[in-house]
Amino acid sequence: MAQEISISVIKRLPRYYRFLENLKDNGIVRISSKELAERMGLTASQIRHDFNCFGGFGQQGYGYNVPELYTKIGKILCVDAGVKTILIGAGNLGKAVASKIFTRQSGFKLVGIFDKNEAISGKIIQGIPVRHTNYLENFCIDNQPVCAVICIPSNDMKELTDMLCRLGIRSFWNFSNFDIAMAHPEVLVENVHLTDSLMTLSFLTSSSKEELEKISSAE
Amino acid sequence: MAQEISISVIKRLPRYYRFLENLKDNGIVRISSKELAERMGLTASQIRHDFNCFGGFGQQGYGYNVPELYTKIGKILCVDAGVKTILIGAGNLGKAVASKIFTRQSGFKLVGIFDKNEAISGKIIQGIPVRHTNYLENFCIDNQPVCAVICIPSNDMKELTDMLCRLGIRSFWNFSNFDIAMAHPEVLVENVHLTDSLMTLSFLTSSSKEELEKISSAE
DNA sequence: TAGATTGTTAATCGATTAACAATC
DNA sequence: TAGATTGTTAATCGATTAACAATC
Repeated sequence: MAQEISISVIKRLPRYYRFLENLKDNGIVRISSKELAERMGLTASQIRHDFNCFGGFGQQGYGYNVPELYTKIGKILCVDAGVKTILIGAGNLGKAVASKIFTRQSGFKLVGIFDKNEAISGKIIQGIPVRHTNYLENFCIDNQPVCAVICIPSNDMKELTDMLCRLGIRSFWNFSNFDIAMAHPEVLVENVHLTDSLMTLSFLTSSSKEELEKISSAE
Repeated sequence: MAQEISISVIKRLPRYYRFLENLKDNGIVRISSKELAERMGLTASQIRHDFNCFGGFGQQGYGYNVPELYTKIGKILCVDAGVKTILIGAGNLGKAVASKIFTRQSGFKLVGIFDKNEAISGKIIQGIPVRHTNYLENFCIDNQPVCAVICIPSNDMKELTDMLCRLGIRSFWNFSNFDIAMAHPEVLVENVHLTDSLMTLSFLTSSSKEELEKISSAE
């Protein structure tokens, strides 16, 4: 009987997917939860528990078939969905992020790029021309994108996300510090807070060893 | 009596810091855990519990003094440490990340940028010239950086991180998929796995509503 | 003083780990 | 069949929430 799926399990799936892709590419066809656990720094128990949320992927006495498991997790993650996606902000971060979306089997398909800087209008990124933000509304009406990637600062984000939600955007990959999920509880949001990540590292790097030991013991 | 500090508390600190900065900038000098909880989408209980890990920041019957709390959390996060930091990889991602490190009070100070692409050697990013990777070893011997930011693909990362660890690097901000923490258990690593984040969003965006309901109920 | 709100402990909830029967 | 390893339940552990005494 399959277990309940929790958000913590889902957050581990992409990492499983990467490791399995690597094993597959190295011609490994079979792996036990024990060996995968060693490679990934997890417990065998957790791996079996995680995979079991989605139904029996393994075989008793044998283990898991790597290519099969890889394909199944890919299906769960909907890597072939090709969700129509727009990118707002074509600075360095936007360009870097565009290449991630463009990656084969990311689950998304980049269909439009927008920036308020007129100087870069018409420039081509990942095969897509940069449009001025003025054209955003009409573009959405015409093309009905489902996902928006936010690579601009937080100023005036409320207006922008209000508009995008009104135009049918249902999910956000948010690199700004604006809290889209609080402003729009009805949409799906995945945040990448670079400054938060950096400050966490600052704490870890600059705290005294004694302080860190207190933490690692609880980790 | 102060509570134990856990990694989950620490991961919340930068967000508290951002919210408090915003409150401070808007001239708000006093806030209760209840009101802060409403603004941040947390429980008042959790906020009091979190702050109490680091000692009493508030006053019964009054609440918390915003500028004071902001300063104290900044101290805990060591935002003024100015840890000497090098950046490996000066592509779009590297450039975007350099600007984050350059931000006032990130806790870090960018002292060197390296890239294996000779064509961009000498280019200036955030006031720092890009050097060819060949100079990395000598630069570290001369300048003793403590933190390295990895903005290159995973290929041959083992060799690179071996060298950096040997040269005294003690913490990594890792944007590659190479698992530094598994290869070097002695160093501190903060990972930003953009592809993992994107695939999590793919799951959330493309899964059926029924599936998501099962999850949100457990969230 | 009375009201408000913290600090702190206890209760609850959920996630991870351990154990083992099922079965390949 | 015997050995290996999963699927699954129970036990443990940790994090969050609730409650309330302390106190400003």
